[in-house]
Amino acid sequence: MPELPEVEAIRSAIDRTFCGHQLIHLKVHHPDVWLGAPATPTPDILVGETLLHTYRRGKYLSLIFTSQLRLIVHLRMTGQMRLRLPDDPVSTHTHVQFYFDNGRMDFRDVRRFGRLELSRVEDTFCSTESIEKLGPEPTLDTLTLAHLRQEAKRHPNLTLKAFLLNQSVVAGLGNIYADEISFVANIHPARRVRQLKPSDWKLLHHSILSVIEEAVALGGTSFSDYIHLDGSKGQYQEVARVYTRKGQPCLECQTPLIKTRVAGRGTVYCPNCQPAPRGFKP
DNA sequence: CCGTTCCTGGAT
DNA sequence: ATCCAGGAACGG
Repeated sequence: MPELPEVEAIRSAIDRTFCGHQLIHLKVHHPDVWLGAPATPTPDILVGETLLHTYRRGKYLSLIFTSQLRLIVHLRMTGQMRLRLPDDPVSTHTHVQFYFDNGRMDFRDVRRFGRLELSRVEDTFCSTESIEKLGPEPTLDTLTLAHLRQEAKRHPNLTLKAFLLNQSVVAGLGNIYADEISFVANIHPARRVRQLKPSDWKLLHHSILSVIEEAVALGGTSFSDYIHLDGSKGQYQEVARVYTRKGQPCLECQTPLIKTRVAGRGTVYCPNCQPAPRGFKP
């Protein structure tokens, strides 16, 4: 599941590989992955343009081309961008192929939840509207403790898990990092936001920043589908505290970790380090 | 607020 | 054969 650290790794690799290079050909195998059609420009108008900049906001990736063209990518669950040699065979579930003057990049997505959107940078479309609703990036400069507490007042009845997954509260967190952050903050994911104390918020704020910083530094998490542009793996899974560690000993207290459902998501936690709220049944 | 929907592959 | 994985839009 590409979350902020994984999308940042992809953005960085695309930036290093293709910025300053011209798109010479485009193959669309599955047009349904394009959002906003038919009003948006047809993908073919990208041909001949040069990639100028890359940006990431939350889990959205923006590629800015010449002629004021902007390609927005959301990988959702199983979306991948893969670097290929020009003559490499087309792997299964490849939906769009970008042929640059120095190599080929394929967008593939087994479950086809991922979406691409082409627009002029001055225009507003589906993805740009979604991006405008995003909360701050989880970095020291942009995410303040005061913002978290203000958002908590707006959503007092949410569980911590739902709060962290809400992209308008903080941008870019998904199921893996929501669990990791909750564990580092020693807070049960099913605790209601309104019940958290000032000390909890301080720890939560710090945990969000430190877990995301660590995950970005490690190139994200490669548990199942996510891999880098060049096919290599991220490394966060090697230090993950709870995610995919159901039944294994807690790294702090050796208590076996428990898997349950919170906010409709698979959720792993330590029953000792993260005491469950009253009435919670695993 | 929660549940459903979109999809496919892997687990059971 | 059926269920489950979960990001985000959508409906009740």
